[in-house]
Amino acid sequence: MRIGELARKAGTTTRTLRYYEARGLLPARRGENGYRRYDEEDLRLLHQIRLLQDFGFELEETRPFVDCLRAGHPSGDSCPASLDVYRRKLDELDAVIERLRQVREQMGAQLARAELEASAQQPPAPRCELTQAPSGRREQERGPDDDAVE
Amino acid sequence: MRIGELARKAGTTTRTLRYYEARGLLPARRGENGYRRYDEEDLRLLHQIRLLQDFGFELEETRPFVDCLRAGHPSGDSCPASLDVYRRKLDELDAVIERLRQVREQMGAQLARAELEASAQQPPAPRCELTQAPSGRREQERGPDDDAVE
DNA sequence: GTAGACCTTGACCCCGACGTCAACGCCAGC
DNA sequence: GCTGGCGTTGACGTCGGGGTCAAGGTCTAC
Ligand SMILES: [Zn+2]
Ligand SMILES: [Zn+2]
Ligand SMILES: [Zn+2]
Ligand SMILES: [Zn+2]
Repeated sequence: MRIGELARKAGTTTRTLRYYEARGLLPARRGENGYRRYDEEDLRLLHQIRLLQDFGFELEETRPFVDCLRAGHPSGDSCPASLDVYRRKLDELDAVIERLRQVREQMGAQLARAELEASAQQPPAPRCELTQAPSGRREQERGPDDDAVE
Repeated sequence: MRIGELARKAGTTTRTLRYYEARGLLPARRGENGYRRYDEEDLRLLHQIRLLQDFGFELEETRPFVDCLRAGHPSGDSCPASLDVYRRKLDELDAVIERLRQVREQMGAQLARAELEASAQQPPAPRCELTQAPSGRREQERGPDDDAVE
């Protein structure tokens, strides 16, 4: 099949397929007229790539899976190289999720506090002193030109 | 103080401060020689920006907080506009976290299955048929040129 | 033969938050 | 007066994953 058909079957664009080819990820054979030719295996490889992309893999990280499939192995993750990528991505993912979870927690607390202060006219609870308006000047050392404010 | 000192105090770079100024987020007064001049309030504003940036806010999303502080309000999130941003970011965050959680789950399952198949020489369990090597050809309709493979 | 649906390469554009020069001005100390 | 460390503006590069022309070649149907 040609590039447009493959793109349609895989739910992507021709530009994307040319991009993958330029990156050496999904090279295409050529017909007499110079048109790219693909077969069903390419569709399979492409499908693997898109799946991992949807998982948040970078393009380069899909390469072991594609190579594995191209080697004729039963599935893209049959090779240790693919499993290594899995494990690395899982660690990354855990780290990111944990980080976001903590951020979410902090932000939720900030919002709750701010809403409370907004409803009642209470004085702001103590937080990082630098994100508040100045009340009593008790800042760190200052440069020699700080009082030269226009 | 001058740009370098502010950058050092805030743990960022002069390039970043010029960028913020170009975006209208942290404009600077100028001395006679054309040098940018900052005071302690700028440090506070900058601190608010960096804090939110660390939370994953885009630069534009920090603007309500900065405006709020600049208006003399007790904290950057004293204004409803800031609270709206909080709420929007929380929703985004929840969505992202949930998505990542699901991806993590799927990937973990894939890894477990692949490891199992690697240890024992079992046939691959059924998954999306397109990410596996072909066994019995039973694909969908094909274009008129699929058999013309070189 | 000609429209128009496909294909080709090449080139530039996009996003965000800066990094990295280049070429120059200002100011301190010696 | 000269070096070195600051500052200035401007312009271009980065990263990933493509989008969007533009100018032309190919093939099929009418
Ligand atoms: Zn393999
Ligand atoms: Zn702080
Ligand atoms: Zn306010
Ligand atoms: Zn599938």
